[in-house]
Amino acid sequence: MIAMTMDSPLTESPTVAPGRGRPRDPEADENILSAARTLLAKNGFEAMSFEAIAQMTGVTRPTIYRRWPTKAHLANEIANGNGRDIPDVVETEGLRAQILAFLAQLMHQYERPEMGAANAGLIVSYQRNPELRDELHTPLESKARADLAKILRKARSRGLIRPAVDPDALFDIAVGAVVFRTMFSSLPRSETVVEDICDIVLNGID
Amino acid sequence: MIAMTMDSPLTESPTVAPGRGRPRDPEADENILSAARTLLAKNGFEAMSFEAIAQMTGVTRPTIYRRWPTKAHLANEIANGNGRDIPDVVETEGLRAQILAFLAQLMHQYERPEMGAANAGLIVSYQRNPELRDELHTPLESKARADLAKILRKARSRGLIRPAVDPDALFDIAVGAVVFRTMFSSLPRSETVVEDICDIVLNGID
Amino acid sequence: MIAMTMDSPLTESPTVAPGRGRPRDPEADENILSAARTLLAKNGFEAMSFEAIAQMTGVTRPTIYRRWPTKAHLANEIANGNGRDIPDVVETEGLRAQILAFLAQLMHQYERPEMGAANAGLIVSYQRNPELRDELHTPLESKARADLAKILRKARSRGLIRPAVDPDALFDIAVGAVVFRTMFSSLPRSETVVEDICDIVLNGID
Amino acid sequence: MIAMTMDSPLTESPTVAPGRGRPRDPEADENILSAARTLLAKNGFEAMSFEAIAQMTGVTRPTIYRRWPTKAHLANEIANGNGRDIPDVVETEGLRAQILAFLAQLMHQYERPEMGAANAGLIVSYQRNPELRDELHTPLESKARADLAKILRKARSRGLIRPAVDPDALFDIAVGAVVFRTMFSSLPRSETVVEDICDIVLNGID
DNA sequence: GCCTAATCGAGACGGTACGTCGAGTCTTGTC
DNA sequence: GACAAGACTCGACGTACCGTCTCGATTAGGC
Repeated sequence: MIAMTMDSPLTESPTVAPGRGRPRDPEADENILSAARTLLAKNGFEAMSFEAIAQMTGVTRPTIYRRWPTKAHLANEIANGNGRDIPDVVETEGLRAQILAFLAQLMHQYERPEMGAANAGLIVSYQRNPELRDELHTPLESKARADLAKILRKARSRGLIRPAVDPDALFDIAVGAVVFRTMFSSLPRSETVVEDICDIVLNGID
Repeated sequence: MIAMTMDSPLTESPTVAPGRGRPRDPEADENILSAARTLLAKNGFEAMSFEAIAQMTGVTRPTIYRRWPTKAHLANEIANGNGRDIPDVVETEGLRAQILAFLAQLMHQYERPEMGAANAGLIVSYQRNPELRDELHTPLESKARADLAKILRKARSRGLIRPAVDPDALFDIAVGAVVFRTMFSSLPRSETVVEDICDIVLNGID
Repeated sequence: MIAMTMDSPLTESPTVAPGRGRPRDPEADENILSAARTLLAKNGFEAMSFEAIAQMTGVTRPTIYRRWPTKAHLANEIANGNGRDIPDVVETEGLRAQILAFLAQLMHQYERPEMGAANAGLIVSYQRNPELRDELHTPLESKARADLAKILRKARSRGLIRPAVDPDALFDIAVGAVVFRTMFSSLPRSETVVEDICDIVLNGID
Repeated sequence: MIAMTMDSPLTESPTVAPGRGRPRDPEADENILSAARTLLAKNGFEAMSFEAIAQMTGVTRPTIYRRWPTKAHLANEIANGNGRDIPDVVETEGLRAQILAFLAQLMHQYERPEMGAANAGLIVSYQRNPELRDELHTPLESKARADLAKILRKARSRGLIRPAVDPDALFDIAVGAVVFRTMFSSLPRSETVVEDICDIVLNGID
């Protein structure tokens, strides 16, 4: 989640040593992911059962388990598997434009209903199985926080932001606002959310 | 969730017409809630099965269903059933103190592990069953947003805050930051989170 | 079941000492029996749940239990509670006419679908709860067998039947044939069943 | 039920297409049937719950449902699943010997307590679910009645029995007597029941 | 005209079982 | 090896009855 710059090579989702036996059907991967996305978007994490995916795709359950050992792994693939197509925030000109771009990119990601569904399910899964958090979530979050901290250091050195600003707090605010609005809130996404949030983040309320 | 002032009398959770019929065992209510809280806190929403609660309390499953027709209803009771013990933000002196109090109160609520577990489960449940959101969540959120808007109007009229500040955006930021940090993030709650967030909210980063 | 002459006074189904408290609603008795008969006839013993009866009659379950402590008792009431309206076989003239009347009367009773339903349920109940058999069934069967034995003794003394005929075997044959045909068999009741059976009973197949 | 000659190959109870998929555990079949028989014999149809069978065998309920979709199907397997070990009545010499053998074979089957329990439960199930009767019972009964009719035709052509004898009535009498005596009656099976019944069937009472 | 007692409705309670679904895993035979 | 097929255990789901209970409100005697 919350991937920012995303220039890491990203392991091909269900990595396999290309060894001896019959090779995996590459179509299956995409079919499974597609079905999972559909189910997530339609009725959320609980509806994305391996059983349902299997029936939708004509694939059997073991075929799915061979690729993703857990619903959480599959959900994680959908939530954080791609990345890439995101504009590199760092290159954007101007502080406000950077923040806006960052928020917009986040909002763009989290607006997809399967994103919220996958992430809500992931949180539940992490509670049940804390080591999953360490495996799937923590590295991504750490990297994203570090990326933001780096950007902020640079901005601070240029005098663009107040030195007191805590990078983690900013991260919580920015990501939290978007995540909360898209996943939790009943309020529809207004046209100006991103700008409104950006305004407060930049100028405060005072 | 996100209850702010909380001066309504709050219906006794599983409301029943009194008089007719054998009265419900009031101990059962508390035992069930207590077991549910324990399970939520320990292993999250999935672990809070009616089955497990029944075994822990010695109560049978139908007895639980009689009170809460759904895991979501029970989780909602735990997340939002109480309220009350929360200081009325409006009375606090000074803008910064008000914001701080608001955030601290939120943080206090969401720090309880059963709170995050319940809310994550609720989000998943809402995805599966959208009408649950309307029943359980939307009214509370509307009220909380309205409460905040009222406070902001007053503050604005006193010139304490910039007129441009969007109440909903502020709500997303404040609640989102806390919710994100407690439910989603792997980062532990630092001593100064609340202050750090408050600082940005008040002064912006610029 | 299998009641033959039926001149015993038959206890009023749910006998109560007419003592102090509020008297039982006499309408309830009939409503319950009527509902039970309907359910039995329609979907058999399993469908005759106290719950369903209660809903049909507007009576509560405890009200039924006050009168019949068990489904078996209620079913027994329906199967064997009335009696009476049956012509006394003994008075009929001629051996063949007597046998015919006996079989016809049995057939008449067992043709009612609630009869078969009640009796099938009773058998199952007796298996679960053998003492119920002693309480509800055995006395009636003993009396019926004794009645038949008496008739046979008389007939034998008049030289109407062969001395070797075993009364119990005759009972098994006559009652069994009717019970089997009505309760167990898929074959519809033909016009001449009773005559056909009677013919074999009288003359044998040889 | 009431199977007579039984020379059909008898499908392996829970027929499955062989080959594909993990094969069923053949031990499970036998364990389930054995447990079911025990429960039936001990406390009748109601005691033969899938739950109890599951606990006795260590198998889970779905495993039983996979084989027998209904208590009725399982009971039917126990009542009518085997067959075979029954002497072919047709080959027996002499009319009386044939009838005796037929009755004795029936009595032998129905004496097993699980037989009565299964059949009583089946009757109740058929009432609840009439199409079950068509599926499980009617074919067997039709065949048995046809078999008997054939035997009678042959015997009649040899002048062994009176032409007037109705095959269905004889079937009702013979099977009914045995079924009634074993399932319904409180009278214990006497040494001579079969002979006594046979005597009446052959010679009548007159 | 109270007292006592049984009934009534309502509805909860501990049980037991139902039939189903999903999670992961395992076992075949085929590709 | 992967794959389709389909079994397996385990755990939970939500529902239905069972027979019993606790209430408050009737509705009768008996004193």
